[in-house]
Amino acid sequence: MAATTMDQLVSLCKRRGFIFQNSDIYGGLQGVYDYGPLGVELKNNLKAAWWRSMVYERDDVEGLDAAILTNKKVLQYSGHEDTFSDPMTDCRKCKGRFRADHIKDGKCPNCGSTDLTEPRPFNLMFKTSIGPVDDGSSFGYLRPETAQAIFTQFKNVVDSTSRKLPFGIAQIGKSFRNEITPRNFIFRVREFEQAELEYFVMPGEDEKWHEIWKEARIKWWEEQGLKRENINIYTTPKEDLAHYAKACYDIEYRFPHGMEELEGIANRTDYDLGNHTKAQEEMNLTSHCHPNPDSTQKLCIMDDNNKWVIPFVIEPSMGVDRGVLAVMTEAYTEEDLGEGNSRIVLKLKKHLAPIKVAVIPLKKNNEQIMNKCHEIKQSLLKLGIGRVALENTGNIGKAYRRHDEIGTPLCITVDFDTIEKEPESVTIRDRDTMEQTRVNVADLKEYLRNYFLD
RNA sequence: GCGGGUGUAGCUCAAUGGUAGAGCAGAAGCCUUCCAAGCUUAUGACGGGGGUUCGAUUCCCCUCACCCGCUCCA
Repeated sequence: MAATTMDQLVSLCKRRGFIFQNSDIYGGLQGVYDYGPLGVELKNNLKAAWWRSMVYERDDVEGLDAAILTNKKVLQYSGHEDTFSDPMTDCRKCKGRFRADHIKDGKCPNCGSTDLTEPRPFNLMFKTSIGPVDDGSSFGYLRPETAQAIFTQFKNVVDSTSRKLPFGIAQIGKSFRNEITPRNFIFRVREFEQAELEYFVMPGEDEKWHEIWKEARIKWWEEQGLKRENINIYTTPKEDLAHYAKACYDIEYRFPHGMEELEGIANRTDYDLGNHTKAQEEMNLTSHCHPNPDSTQKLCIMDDNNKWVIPFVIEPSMGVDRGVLAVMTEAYTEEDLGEGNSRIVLKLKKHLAPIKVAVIPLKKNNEQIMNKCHEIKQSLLKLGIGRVALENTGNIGKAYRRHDEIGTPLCITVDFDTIEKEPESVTIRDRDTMEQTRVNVADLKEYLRNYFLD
């Protein structure tokens, strides 16, 4: 049984050090969270899995790590300044909220009431002054999506890597949005991390690639442990599409608070490169782009017939924090062991587990056993499988439960046989089955190599 | 931002207009102890600010944060 309530997850996250409220000691900061000792491992593991799948395992994708601070012209020509800052009006009667330009004749579009608030500006982008003098003369934005830098650096990447279509540029990084209502733990937050691929294709091949990426991404999420039955593909209706998109699939997941978006896979057409390129009139743009007198580069690529084209873009874009929430939701399990005995197990895929192996002394006040634990831990670290922890609580049963709860796949226990009998051996206990096998210390590295790096 | 709800130790909860009690977790120690709820010891809280009051954790106001609905999106 997966986690049923967000409260269970929030409690576990705080108790065990996965996720904390930011600025906690001063009352917090709305919609901002920090990742604790185990959370940072889990999140890094999820990002590494994405990077491996998107960059290392492909021959047609390059990586990028762009800055968060962004020249305002980028967000001006991308269309974000227009669409991310709408004056909004509230209806006092029916409590609805509407864009001010959707109000006709001073009447509420929903109930017809004229009891409306004055329009108030809603800027979803974070502005910040750049340079030490804060007089408003020089400001930039914190990027609202990682995608824009991929478009603005498109030509630099093409020129430095000799790519031809189709190919992609991948990026993982922080983005910022002044969400009206941050809610549902780390699901909707103001500072969040995205993992985005912009995959550039020949115009006309975009719809085919849109389907291919949809299937590839579903498969990847299943590899992260999500059950297919908890995943839903939502096709965004035309009228709800973002300003840049021609079509969009949402990969939705059954979160504790409902079936909601985990990743968007959009067909962004030639909208972005079209808006950011110079010499737009030469480009045969299909999108309705705004005139751009400021850009200094043609954002196009040579096709097989030696003609310059602006590619279409397919964009699989996942929320990393949402991914963490999804894999934790899926992994959270309460097992009844009988006789009023139960345990919480985080059945994470082993490549995601924050701690890979816990080395546990059967008795912590025995010096020989403790020395052996240290020795084994140091030796296992050299495998490069991730974090290996020395567990130092006295009671062996409690140590197992604790590592069940944080998802440690294997526990190695050093007991009296280890130090008294030849050949030297330890027990390895499996998180999910709770079964133990005895393994010679000499074979330990090979055993774990096979288990984690197969 | 609007409407509704919540806020007591790290977690889960209790009591009270006279400044708070427990279980678990955590720390130190004990026990040849392989699947939590053995033993000993020390430690730990009324989200923040203001008001009413002789006195407020308790009543009132403001604020902050979280949860539910509207809304928004990765």
